[in-house]
Amino acid sequence: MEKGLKMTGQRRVIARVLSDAEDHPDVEELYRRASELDPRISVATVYRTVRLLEEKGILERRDFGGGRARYEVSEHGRHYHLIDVDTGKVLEFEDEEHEDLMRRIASRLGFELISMRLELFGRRIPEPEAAQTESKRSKAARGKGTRKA
Amino acid sequence: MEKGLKMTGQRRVIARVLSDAEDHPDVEELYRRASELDPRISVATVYRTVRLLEEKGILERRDFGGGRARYEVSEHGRHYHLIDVDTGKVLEFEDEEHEDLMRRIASRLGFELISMRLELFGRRIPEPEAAQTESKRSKAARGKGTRKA
DNA sequence: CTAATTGCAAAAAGTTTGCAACCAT
DNA sequence: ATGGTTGCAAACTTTTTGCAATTAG
Repeated sequence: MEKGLKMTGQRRVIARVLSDAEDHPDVEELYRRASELDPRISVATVYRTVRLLEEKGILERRDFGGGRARYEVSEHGRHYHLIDVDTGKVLEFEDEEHEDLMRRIASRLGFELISMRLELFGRRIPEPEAAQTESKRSKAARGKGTRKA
Repeated sequence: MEKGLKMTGQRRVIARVLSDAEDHPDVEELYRRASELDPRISVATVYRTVRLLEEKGILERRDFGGGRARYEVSEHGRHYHLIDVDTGKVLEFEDEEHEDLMRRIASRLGFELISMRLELFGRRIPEPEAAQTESKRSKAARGKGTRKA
């Protein structure tokens, strides 16, 4: 099937690091993790492997800002990302309804939906604290005047 | 008023290029267009201006793949992009329903939606050219598997 | 065996920055 | 006048690549 691809030790290691990853590491981070498992891997190989896997549709490149590309195992837009603008943390979520809507929209425009990318940027809404006496919510609440919940 | 910002000739030119742009130019392209209006502008200034405007929320940086950052006047996620995977062309569209859905999803996760980014990747579906003759429509519509770019 | 793959280091590509000259305010 | 701004080139950062050595199939 595939051309003449070889399953080398390096690729095995990188593949493992990737499938073990619960986050969205950039190349530098992949390199670091891979190096732990096998110190003789070079960055160039990580770059080459990552590019190869992306071309094959196995990996998806993400851009959450910050200059470097980040990667995750491809699920063909089956889940999305919500980035907390204050902490920079990335939260994943899915939504069947959304996927259908996208397919309809693409179709309406005359396209077959192949993949998609959705990123929401939001700010945590301070929960109506039913907790203990918390008289100082100044820090969390400090922001612009308007907010809707 | 803004801090101590100056409205220089260069900024005026770059601002004009940006608001005139119907597409999503990268810095190199912005530089080229700006240079036409005023040849003494340098790339560094374009980079600096673009960064400034992004920080001020006036511009939004996009990543459609291809290494360079692309820019467009900010509309706070009021429109989205459909990238034709075969031609690389970017098509814009809006969808009220979608915006509401996103707000609901963010809210469900405990976040106030601030901005979002949505990109669809799709392949053009050859339209069964139905001018007035209804007769040849059936035949053309059957070929669901017939797809070519 | 031999084409694919790797490491290394050099090079490319994209973006940022130090500094002296410059120019809106 | 004077502090923000610019151009230029050097510096950085991230990613790619040429080439000889290495290795999976």
